[in-house]
Amino acid sequence: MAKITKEERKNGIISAALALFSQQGFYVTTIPDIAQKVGMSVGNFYNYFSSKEILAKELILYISDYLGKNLREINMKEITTEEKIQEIVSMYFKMASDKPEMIEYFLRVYLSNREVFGSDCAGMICVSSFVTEMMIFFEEGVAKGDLHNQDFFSAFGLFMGYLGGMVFLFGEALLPEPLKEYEESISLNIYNALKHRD
Amino acid sequence: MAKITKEERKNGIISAALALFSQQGFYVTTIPDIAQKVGMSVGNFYNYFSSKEILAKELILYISDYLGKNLREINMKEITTEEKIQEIVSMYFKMASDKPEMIEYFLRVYLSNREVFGSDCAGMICVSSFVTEMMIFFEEGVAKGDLHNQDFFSAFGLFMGYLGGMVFLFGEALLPEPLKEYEESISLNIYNALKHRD
Amino acid sequence: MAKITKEERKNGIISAALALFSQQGFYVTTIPDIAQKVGMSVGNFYNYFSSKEILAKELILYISDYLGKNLREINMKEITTEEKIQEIVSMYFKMASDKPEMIEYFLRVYLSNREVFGSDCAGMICVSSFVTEMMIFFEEGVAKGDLHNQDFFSAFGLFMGYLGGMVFLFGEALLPEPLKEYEESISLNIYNALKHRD
Amino acid sequence: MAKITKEERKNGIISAALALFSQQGFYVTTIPDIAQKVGMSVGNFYNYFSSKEILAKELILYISDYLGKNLREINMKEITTEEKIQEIVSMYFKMASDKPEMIEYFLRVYLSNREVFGSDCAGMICVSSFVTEMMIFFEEGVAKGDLHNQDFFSAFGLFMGYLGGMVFLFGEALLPEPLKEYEESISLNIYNALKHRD
DNA sequence: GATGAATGAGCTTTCATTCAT
DNA sequence: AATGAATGAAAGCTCATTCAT
Repeated sequence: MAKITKEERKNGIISAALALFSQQGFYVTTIPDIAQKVGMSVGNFYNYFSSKEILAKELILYISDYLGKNLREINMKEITTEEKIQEIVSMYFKMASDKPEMIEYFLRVYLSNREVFGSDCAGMICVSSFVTEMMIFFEEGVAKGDLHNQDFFSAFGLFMGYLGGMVFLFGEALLPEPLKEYEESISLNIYNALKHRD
Repeated sequence: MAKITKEERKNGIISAALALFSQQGFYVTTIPDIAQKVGMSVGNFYNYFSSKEILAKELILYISDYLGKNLREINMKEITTEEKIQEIVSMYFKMASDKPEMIEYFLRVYLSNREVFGSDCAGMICVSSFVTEMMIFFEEGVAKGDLHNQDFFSAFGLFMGYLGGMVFLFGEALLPEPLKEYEESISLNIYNALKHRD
Repeated sequence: MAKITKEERKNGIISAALALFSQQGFYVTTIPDIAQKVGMSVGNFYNYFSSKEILAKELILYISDYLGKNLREINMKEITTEEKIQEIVSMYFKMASDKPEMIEYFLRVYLSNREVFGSDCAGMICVSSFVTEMMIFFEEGVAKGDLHNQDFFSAFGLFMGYLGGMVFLFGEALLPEPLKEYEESISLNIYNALKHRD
Repeated sequence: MAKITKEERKNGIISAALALFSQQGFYVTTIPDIAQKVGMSVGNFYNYFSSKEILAKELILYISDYLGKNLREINMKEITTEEKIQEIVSMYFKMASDKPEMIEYFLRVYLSNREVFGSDCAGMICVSSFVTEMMIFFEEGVAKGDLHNQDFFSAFGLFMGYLGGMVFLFGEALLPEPLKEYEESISLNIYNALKHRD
């Protein structure tokens, strides 16, 4: 019986689209592909998202919120900055292992097909919930005297570029070990790069 | 009257395709777009590259060779490992400023549209000339006792993820300063992350 | 709490459809458009009209009846034929100003999308209440010796073509003056064209 | 053998589209319909006209030019105004008999689907070659003292509305006689309506 | 009567690729 | 080598209509 609610339908589309977009790319994935994966008609898809592009934009907001929420929790913990780095790396790699679609979508769809996201996502509009938390992390670390006071983007680029790079290598099956094995050394590398300098 | 040689024609296509693919993306760019930019007919294009995919693959080989050659020169210099890091960062950022198509193609087309490159580029086949030099750099640094002996991919991910991330931020016009300004701090961050630990 | 009767609902649909069809055209107007304008659900619409085409046919009957009734009243007046022409022109232009949907529907939907009305409206079936009155007007004028005895359609084409043409020009905002200003000269033109010839 | 030139292809599309649009209407006619009638592929159609709307606009220009050229010739003849009216009516009815697609397109597609022609054809932009000649005819008639000096649109509406109305009736097979039979009485009606008044 | 989610055929348009010249 | 008209499959999207509730 259990009737499917509108909310559930929408979530179903989000899941299916995330999986397909991240695996095959935005252009290769068709609306029929998505509809079929959800088990609905093409026409009905458009009752939930008015275009393929709008779907893509909602997905990145969804992911950014999800990442932001996780970062928020870490930011609020009463632990050292070094430990926070470890937790962020760990959370990120866990996500990359458990829900690879999300990180892959971020890296392969959002970052690489900016023409799709257009001015609606100019700058960091569509990823602000996540970037904001990274700024908070960094500023607090500096305030506490744990991190070297440098340009935020230089630090941000290191952190996210590094993690993104590793997940990429992992996604390409180039890493000899599971991601988890790298957590410690990577956290240390990051900490060494960012920590306060005497 | 200098007749255009076959080689020149091919290079013309490579330039045009690189510019278009990196600016607009692989799927948005059409063969007529490329042919028009080179000033040749669509039909003739196919005398030089037998398909759009094959063109894309030749491009990544071309870029990897170019990057590899530059790295090779740095590797052969008689300078400290720390200085080599600076030179690599400098070379990478110079390329990103002078020939942005190359780095952008690497980041936005090659890394994000793996379905295009398929098994021909599995693993690192199509970027080996460049990755190999990075391995040499790293192994020599370890051998000399300058770098911490860790998993290569962990170090590689840091290096390339970081640089890629910065170029991305730059490409999105999010950096307050020109890339060059970041060279020093980034080189130092990398060195701090990778250097030999006591 | 005045409940909305079936009749009122139906009239609501007729008004909404008339407005939308005449402004946007038959094909551009969708059933959801109409339902929304009436404030009812799409499904419920079909309880009143079993298809879009049937709605279109009922509309033209409705308009023809309305026009016919107005003509009937003029025909019954005890005035000269020349005055009747003036009254018809005046009534037509008043309608075009006050309820432009009706005339516009007639001109832009009924006359131009015959495939929609099909054999149900072949000939003048769907506009007979109006055409019949025009015939009466003409025949009485001839009988009274006021109008030249010519083929009815030749006279009808003049009368309705002329008025339709003017309303068209008006609808396109091409007339320098309000329609009313033309009543006199047009009535005279028509009378001159149709009047009894010595 | 005889290779089909680009020009011939384009004319082929114009003919086919004119026939289909005027018979079935703009929305009912599909690009595949047109392509099939010309004997070409759907894709190739777009090498000649970049959209269905642009095709529609080119058609009305084509028709307006054709009509305009015919009117021009009549305007240049050294005959009385009354004779010119006869010739215009005759030419118009001949066209409606010989190439009914043209007049039908004008009446049923152009006049009734203004949303298709949009601002590109605002006012009389797309029919100016034809309207201009009508203005010349009228002004010369007034100058010569043959026609009553009234508002141009009032006269234009009579002339074109009347003729359009007759062709409409003819197209609906409502006229008992062939169009030609009406030429004389209609010309006279028009002349009586427009002629100089004492 | 009333709802609106669901269907699916069909539309316009695009584009990699071919091939006669 | 060079041309560009031609192909046709496939994409995104729409909408009249139905039907379970």
